[in-house]
Amino acid sequence: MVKRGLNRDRLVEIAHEYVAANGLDALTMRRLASAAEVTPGALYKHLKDRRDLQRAMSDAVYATIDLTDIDTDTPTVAQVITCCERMRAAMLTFRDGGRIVAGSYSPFAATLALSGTLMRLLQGVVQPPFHPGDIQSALRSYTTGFVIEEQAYLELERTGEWEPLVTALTAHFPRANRTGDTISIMTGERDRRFTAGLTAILTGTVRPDPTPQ
Amino acid sequence: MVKRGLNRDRLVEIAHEYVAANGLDALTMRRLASAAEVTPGALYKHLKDRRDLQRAMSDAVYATIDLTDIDTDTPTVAQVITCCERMRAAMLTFRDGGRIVAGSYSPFAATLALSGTLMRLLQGVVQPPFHPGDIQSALRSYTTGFVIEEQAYLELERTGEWEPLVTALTAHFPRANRTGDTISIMTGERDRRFTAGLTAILTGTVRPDPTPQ
DNA sequence: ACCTGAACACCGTTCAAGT
DNA sequence: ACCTGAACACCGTTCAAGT
Repeated sequence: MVKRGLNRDRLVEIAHEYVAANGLDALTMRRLASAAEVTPGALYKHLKDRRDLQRAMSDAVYATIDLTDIDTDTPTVAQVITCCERMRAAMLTFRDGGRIVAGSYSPFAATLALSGTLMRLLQGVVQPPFHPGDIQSALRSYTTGFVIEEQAYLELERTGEWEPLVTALTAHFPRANRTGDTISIMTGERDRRFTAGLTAILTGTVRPDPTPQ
Repeated sequence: MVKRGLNRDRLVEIAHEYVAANGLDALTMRRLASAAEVTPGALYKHLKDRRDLQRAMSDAVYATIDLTDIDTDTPTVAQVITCCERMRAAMLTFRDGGRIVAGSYSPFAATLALSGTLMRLLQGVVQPPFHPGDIQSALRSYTTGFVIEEQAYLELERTGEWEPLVTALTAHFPRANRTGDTISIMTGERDRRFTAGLTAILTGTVRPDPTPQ
């Protein structure tokens, strides 16, 4: 009788390791079981079903976001941007992190902490006629959408499907030149473009931070 | 020997009908085959595999977007908003439309038409220091992310999981009151909130349309 | 309380054979 | 060219039985 030490959190950890190595589509309950060196049936003592697994994986992604250094008592636009960048970073550290979060049908469970601090910051900087709730929603939707797109690109790049796809598309749509803005969206400078989007949302909707002289 | 009339497009149509009735997670190749009144093996004459099916379904979503009345020669902010609202509407008309698009790993195939007109419009209205490509990317990411979140809510509502989830969350997080901005994000006024997000992105980044006197 | 073994009703995909 | 029938190697989930 071995001390197994197997539990829900450890299972979620193993699941993320498996996805990191093989991608989300390759993850099955049976393969998770064998990765955990356990029989398939044993999983169901810790997880309700496959959906429950993905929800738990989604929560684990958000749990890596550290917000302890965010000071909600002195709200700044810079801190708002930091929150969103950490949200993106959290999803990016997990392969298929965007799809895991988006497909979990659990848009709130662990996101509440992030949503809360974001709201408190925005309440201090958003200016009329805009509402903090709308801006918070927009920032979260944008971030999720952005990461899903960039991870889609990363997956295609990984499997070598990206190049053929682009050449096929440029053949069919001559106007979409590879270096132009339409296709090159993903190829480079993803960090810069992400922050540019954040700035676009915040410009005109928030009171700018006082520039330290 | 019956004239079957079965082809790729018809198969994609049947797939969307099946998803509309049963949800994306219930769609399998075998069930698609039986809905098409055909043997499972027959599918593979029209579809490469399951991934190919989802990519084709994603293309079908974008194909419903009508942009013929958009005049790219006289670009306006109003037309930019119309494009994004049509993109959202297209995804919303298909159950799980957001997940289908997001999970297809095909962010470009049929989106190129939309991306192109959006780019041409933005080139006429975006003002420095912002770049049309960045704003286009931001608008698309935001729209995709927004629809995924609202359809996640719609699915939970459909299955009756929404109410228990909210009551469980409010018990754990007393600060997230149901009528407050954190949780009520989805419950109502989704149209208004979507447009508010678009406006947030565009305010400060584009030259406003001349107001007709 | 946690795990195994075995079973059940499914999957996706391939391929010779038919028409 | 398109479809069937049958097969292969898998799935998710349940549950009596063991420890």
